[in-house]
Amino acid sequence: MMSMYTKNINTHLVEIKSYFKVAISVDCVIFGFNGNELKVLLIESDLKEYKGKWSLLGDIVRPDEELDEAAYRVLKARTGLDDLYMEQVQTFGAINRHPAGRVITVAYYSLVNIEHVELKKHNNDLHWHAIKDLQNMAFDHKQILDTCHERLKQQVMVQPIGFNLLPKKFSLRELQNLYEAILDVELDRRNFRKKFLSMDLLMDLNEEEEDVPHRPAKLYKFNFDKYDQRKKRYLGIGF
Amino acid sequence: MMSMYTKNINTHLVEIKSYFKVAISVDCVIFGFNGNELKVLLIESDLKEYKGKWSLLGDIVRPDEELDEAAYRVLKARTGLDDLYMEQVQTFGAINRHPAGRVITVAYYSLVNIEHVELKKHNNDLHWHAIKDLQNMAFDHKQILDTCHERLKQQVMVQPIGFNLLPKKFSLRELQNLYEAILDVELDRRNFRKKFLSMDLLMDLNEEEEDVPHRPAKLYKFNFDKYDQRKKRYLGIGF
DNA sequence: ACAAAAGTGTTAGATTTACACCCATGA
DNA sequence: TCATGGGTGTAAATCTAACACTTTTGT
Repeated sequence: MMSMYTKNINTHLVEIKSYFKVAISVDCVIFGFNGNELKVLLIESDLKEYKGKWSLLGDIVRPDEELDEAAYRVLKARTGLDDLYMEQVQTFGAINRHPAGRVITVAYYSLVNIEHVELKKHNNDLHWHAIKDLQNMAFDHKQILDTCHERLKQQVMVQPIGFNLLPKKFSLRELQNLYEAILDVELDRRNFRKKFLSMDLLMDLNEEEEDVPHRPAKLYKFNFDKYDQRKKRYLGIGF
Repeated sequence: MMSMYTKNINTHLVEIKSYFKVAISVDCVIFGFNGNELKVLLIESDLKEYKGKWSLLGDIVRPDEELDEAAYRVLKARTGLDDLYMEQVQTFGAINRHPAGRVITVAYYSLVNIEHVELKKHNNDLHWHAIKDLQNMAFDHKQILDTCHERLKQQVMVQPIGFNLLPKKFSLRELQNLYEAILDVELDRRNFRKKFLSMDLLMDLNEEEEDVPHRPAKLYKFNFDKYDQRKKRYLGIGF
């Protein structure tokens, strides 16, 4: 008699008998930044169980579709945008997390330039929500959102991904506002500027803000090429 | 007419029509440490497609089972151990990753004290493998292993989880060997000791190694209580 | 001239790195 | 007495953190 322990998906099993009614979905936490606050793109659920509550954007993964593909499909359908920064974060599979049955969902977050997202007519139930003061979302979506936000906090300290949330040209103040919004801390302006300028990865565009009621700030863009060419990746904080 | 974009799993769908033949599994990267090398517990696959190749330990998730539960079940079945450090890492769902059909797998890593694992008779196809010089595993398991190892590297810098791989009582040399094995770097002995001793989280047990052919080292244990009570969790490297 | 945000340097403290010798034990 | 690894301190360099005034622009 064969032990149950050796009969599993990676060894003796040839025909999968254990299929059961389960669906796989992806859910996207789409972050945006309006210059001040970190936002997330949400839709109002109209499942009767969650009527009127806010829900992440997600969909079932199709039989012939990779997980990442499904996430990109959702993102593209909702924002019209391609070529976005996206990262798989975690999978949520609590037995009763979806009222329609067992739905296991793979959570992604993505970072978009909020100005590039046109909320189309058929998407008029989509809204950008400040991540602060969000409670009471549909399903386990608050938990998913929190987990993704936590991951974003970690990543932004260690990789130059925040720039995906900014316009191509940005001021140091905008950059600092972004970090403060993501990390939910206040940072010292002089130290922040010193830090970023000393990385030598911001290109001074010799342009300035316009139409501001005060001294205009210089505009920069991030030098991704230079970053990619650097061989050493140091441990610890800082890129 | 309703747009396709609004008809999805989180909103209008009430009955899930998109069920298709898919199975969910968990795969566990079980790390152990023998005092010198980082090891992983593997089994020889005997699926005909992967005959003789090394495979992670995994199984199908049952219909009434949480993901974490499934991972703990696999771990317990294979190691006899409960109450282990375990962390979900990533989900792998490439369309053809499993020859028996669409199997989406949630990868976990766990850290066990290698001395506590008794490889039982019915488990005599289980082996501890050095993570170096491992190639050519079954399925996408090399990729899963690498991803989990990468995550372990990150976590061990920032949280006191490495101690799960050591005996309760350990010397500073063992601790350093562990870090060197996980991170695959050489560390300066004096600086390493200074760093850990200055954290003030190692309890000096006033005991020494025995039966060593040289000056015996002092033994310590990690003070988890003290760690838990500390309120501040600093950013950056170091707990 | 005023309001509002941009821009700029220095200092003290903490952390990191590099580095060499004596000590305790068993064989 | 020898071989082996255990144990220890200091100095230089780097990084972090705290902190205030002048500049530029629009109104």
